[in-house]
Amino acid sequence: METQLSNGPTCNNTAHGSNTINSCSSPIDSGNTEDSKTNLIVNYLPQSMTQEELKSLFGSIGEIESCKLVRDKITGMLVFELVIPRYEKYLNTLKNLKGITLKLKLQYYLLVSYARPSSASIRDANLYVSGLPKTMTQKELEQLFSQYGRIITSRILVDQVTGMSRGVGFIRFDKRIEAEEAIKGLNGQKPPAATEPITVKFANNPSQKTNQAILSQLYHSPNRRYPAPLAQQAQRFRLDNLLNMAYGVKRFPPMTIDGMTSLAGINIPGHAGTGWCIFVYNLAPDADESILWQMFGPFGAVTNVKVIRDFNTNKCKGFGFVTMTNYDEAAMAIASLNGYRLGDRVLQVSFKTNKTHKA
DNA sequence: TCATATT
Repeated sequence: METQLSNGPTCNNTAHGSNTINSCSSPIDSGNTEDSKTNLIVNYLPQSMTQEELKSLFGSIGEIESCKLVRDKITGMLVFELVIPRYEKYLNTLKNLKGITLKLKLQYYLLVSYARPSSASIRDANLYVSGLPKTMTQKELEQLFSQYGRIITSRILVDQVTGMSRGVGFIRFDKRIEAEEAIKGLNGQKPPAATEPITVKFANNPSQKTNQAILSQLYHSPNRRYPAPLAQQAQRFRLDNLLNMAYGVKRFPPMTIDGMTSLAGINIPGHAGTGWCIFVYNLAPDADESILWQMFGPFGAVTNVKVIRDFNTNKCKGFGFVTMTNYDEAAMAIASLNGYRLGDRVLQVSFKTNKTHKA
């Protein structure tokens, strides 16, 4: 009876992995009706991803009935996105989604789960737990709380430097009422073998940020597309690092050249402030975003792709752009894909420059 | 003493 899907190669409860975003719950059975299995929720999408891009990604699985991207009303932060492939069956969908995750090849994994039917009963079911024994694993935390209901996600926060548990964590239950029962049953109680009682309370709601925090984010925003992208980026980098540690993916510095240059306003060819912009020339008229994801994804973190189309015909004008997070991965993609034969066309791939490219 | 999973 679980909605949770595994979003990583292993169910990781080791010391360095205790900060995984996931619970270790059974990955497949949603416990919902067959109908609800066409309804997916996708978490940890890149903040830069657009609805069209997501649609393009998942469109290769099956026909998408609807695709909705939800942002925090106040901060503009991408919260999650919903995709509904109409014809796909349960296992087949899962199999293909794994493939999609690999193709996308982000620094972190997308979390793709069956969406629970939306209702008031699943809201505000998130608990904050403190005073946990430092030795307690995520699995043990779940075992402690699972007697009160179905756990959607769990997490133990760890020290960024040592990787050791900070003794605090989160438990998200399926239902609000389950969370309430867990508070009643566990707040102030000592877990088995623990010397100190734990505190269990409802977690702060992210939409209830202080005005000061929001103003601070707005102030630091260099970008007009959504408020607070700089703060978001910093946040994302931290998340990336957490997840990279958790999954053993290559780790990159908290402040990359990407962040440095955008802060300093330095202009480097191909570098647009949110990543390394790559120019792809000689695409076919019917080229779409998914081909760019598929070509560049294997080289590393791709945060954005765009095919430039003619306004009237909606056909590709022969070129597009790809944004990649890390310079070395972008350089490798360019070195590998420049001159690549796509169908009957030979592609030209380079860092984007300011000059106009002509055929 | 707080990260993100609800439309």
